[in-house]
Amino acid sequence: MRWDELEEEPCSMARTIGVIGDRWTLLILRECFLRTRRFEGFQSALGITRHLLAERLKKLVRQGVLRRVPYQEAPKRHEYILTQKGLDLYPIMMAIVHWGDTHMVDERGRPLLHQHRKCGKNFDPVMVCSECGEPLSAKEVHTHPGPGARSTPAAKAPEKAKPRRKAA
Amino acid sequence: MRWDELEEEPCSMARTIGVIGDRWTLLILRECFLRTRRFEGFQSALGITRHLLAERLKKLVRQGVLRRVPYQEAPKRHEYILTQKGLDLYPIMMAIVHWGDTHMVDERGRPLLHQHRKCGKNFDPVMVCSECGEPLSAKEVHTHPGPGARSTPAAKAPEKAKPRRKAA
DNA sequence: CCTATACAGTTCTAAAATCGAACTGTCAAA
DNA sequence: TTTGACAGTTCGATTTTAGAACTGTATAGG
Repeated sequence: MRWDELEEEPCSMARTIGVIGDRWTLLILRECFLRTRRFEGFQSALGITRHLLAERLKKLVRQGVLRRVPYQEAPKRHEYILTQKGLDLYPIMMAIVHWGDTHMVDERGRPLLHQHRKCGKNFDPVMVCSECGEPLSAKEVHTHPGPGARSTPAAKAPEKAKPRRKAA
Repeated sequence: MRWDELEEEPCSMARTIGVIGDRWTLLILRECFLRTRRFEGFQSALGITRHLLAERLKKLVRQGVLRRVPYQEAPKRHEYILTQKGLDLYPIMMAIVHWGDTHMVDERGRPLLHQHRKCGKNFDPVMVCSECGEPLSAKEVHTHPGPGARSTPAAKAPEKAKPRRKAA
């Protein structure tokens, strides 16, 4: 399976993973949310190779997650700014951070605290049901096929037979 | 930067990425939440190579995200079950799915709908502030260093000078 | 007894991605 | 004229991943 195949799977998760599902992309996005905007900023904050950074930024721009905005002429230079589509990744970032805060901290505690401007308090992100407002957990959720699902269940992976021996 | 270095960074996001931040791991976890438990199940659902699948499962077990539970003696066989730590990844999964539902669907609509058992309705996951219950967005959140932050700001990446020329 | 199948891996080689370091090009400041 | 900042590009070496076959245990069938 290649990266670009992921984006065509009938699964919102696979498609999203096709866009942001790798280590460097996620770290680049972290920097974006921490207000990094420029090539050198990303590079020195992350220690990513310049080659990969250029590639990942290009991809994020192509996907509409970042916008490449000129900030100076001569020499032409650009900043990378989160689009609305990019800003909408915020819940994913927060969910990732929160899991780390819960399960991956050492004895010293959290590296970063989050304060909600509206209420002024340090908070944790909580995921709730849009309909009733109750917090969600895996066991309380039932999934079923939507309109974009594959029509036949047998179509799951029929393109190719894959015999492990000599195919008789 | 190697994988295992990520887990020691003073950043909950980096640490989490060290555990789940790759394509196959995320897809394996998707299958876990869809109730897949066995090696062959993962392999045929995902088309991942058996080699990588074995490796990723081992890593997830080592990290405490999955538990390897025997389900038959002779020959010994095991199932891979989400631990509580693994179940706690649910908000991340839902956030990823929801972003895909919002930004990556084609004209046919969502591949999968989610129904909340408690209220019976199809829902979207919404991320709210644990303190005031309001929905969160990036601009309303202020971050500041917590107890586990690096003490000196200059410690960001001082271990090694990295001259791009001959270091004069 | 012999063969086929299910399952859960392991092993191997070729192909692809990443790393690390240097190089390019433009412009400003010293 | 030289140096440095910035935003990349290029290239050889290393690491990961893909793809396919192989191993080992056990059951079922003939």
